[in-house]
Amino acid sequence: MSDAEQTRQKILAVAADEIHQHGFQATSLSTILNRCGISKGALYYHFTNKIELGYAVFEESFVPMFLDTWQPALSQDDPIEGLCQFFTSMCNQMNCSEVVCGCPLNNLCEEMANVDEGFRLRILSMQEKLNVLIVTALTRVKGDLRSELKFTQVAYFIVATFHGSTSLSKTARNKELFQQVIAELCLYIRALKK
Amino acid sequence: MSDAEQTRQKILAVAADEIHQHGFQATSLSTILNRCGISKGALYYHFTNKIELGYAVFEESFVPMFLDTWQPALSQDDPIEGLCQFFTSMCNQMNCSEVVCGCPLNNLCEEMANVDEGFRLRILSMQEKLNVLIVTALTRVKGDLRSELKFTQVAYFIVATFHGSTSLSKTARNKELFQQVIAELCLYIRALKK
DNA sequence: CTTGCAACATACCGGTTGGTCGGTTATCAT
DNA sequence: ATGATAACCGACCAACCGGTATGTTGCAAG
Repeated sequence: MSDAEQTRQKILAVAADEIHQHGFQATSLSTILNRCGISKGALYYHFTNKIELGYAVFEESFVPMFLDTWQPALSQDDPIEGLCQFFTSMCNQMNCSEVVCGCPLNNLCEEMANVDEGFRLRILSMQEKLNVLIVTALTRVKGDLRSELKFTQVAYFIVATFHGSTSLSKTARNKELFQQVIAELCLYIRALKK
Repeated sequence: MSDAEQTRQKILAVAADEIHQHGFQATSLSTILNRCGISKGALYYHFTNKIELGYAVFEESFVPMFLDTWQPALSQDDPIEGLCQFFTSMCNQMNCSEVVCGCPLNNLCEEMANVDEGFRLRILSMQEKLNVLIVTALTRVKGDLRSELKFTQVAYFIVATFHGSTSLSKTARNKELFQQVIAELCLYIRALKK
């Protein structure tokens, strides 16, 4: 990797962390510069402005990370158990800062969806992609599932509950609430089977 | 109501609207002043600083509004049906701006829980209050409900899903997603009965 | 050897932010 | 009439923001 590409990646990594911690609008460019040990000229050489940096973080950092965490769970032979294990292991692995900072996708959705159209469309695309992923997995084993289910609706329900649980646990500053909601969510998911 | 109290209330109302629309941090005092037609001196006569104004908005505007919307649904003879009707009617009444702006409590939770301790504790208190409300309602009709349910867990699950649905619908900018998640939530709630 | 460009650094800019402070006005008790 | 106080005005401030313009450096091609 060239030196230039290396600094670009470092900017992206630091920016992703700052955005995850403080949100996009509250993220200061000067903070990013300090943490990277670079100058403002370097940043504006690689990115045209703050919002384009935000888009890059979303597409090159958040989206891949998001897909990489959901994909394996849904690709298992039994996606129902895959999802439940995914949620449960997330509960266990989660450290304090992750509890407090929440899901990057949900955070940006809350903060930026009605502020910037570029962000909104990117988030929308990601949400739809995730929904398709879940629906596909459910369809694959639809023989095992209750017949009256609307898969799209179920998929959005699961994502909504997951995001809501991260929101709740932000206030409590511990996993307890998150674990409770996830436990109930697993009950719901397993009850999708006949 | 005295003149002074009137301006105080006007500040609170405008601030509540601005915070609901743009979040606390992105809310500008000068915007509030312009909309109220008052000077900065007036605002700082009634509130010591921005964050205290935020606390006042939360306690005097958001909390009562929140309780007034959930309370009636849970006080009905059948809280299960009360909740479902509450959610469904909320779907129907919701206008576009409400879809886009989301739930004030959830918004502040997402934005301020890990930024300011004062906000965090107030939000936490509100969440616990709402949880108690739901648990109490469920306990009142526990004879009609499945015996293995953990009421606290169920209550947090319902709130989490509700908040998650408002988050999802922000991106879509329409009610459709919200309605789907709420429809599935009602199915879940009704399935709490024996 | 030098020309040119990629890859930065640095000083600076206009605008906005939350917050302060001295002054003004209206009301009311004495 | 006068002093006090509540209620408010508006000029001002330092800090910070995102963004720009100009300058510098190192390397690579000709």
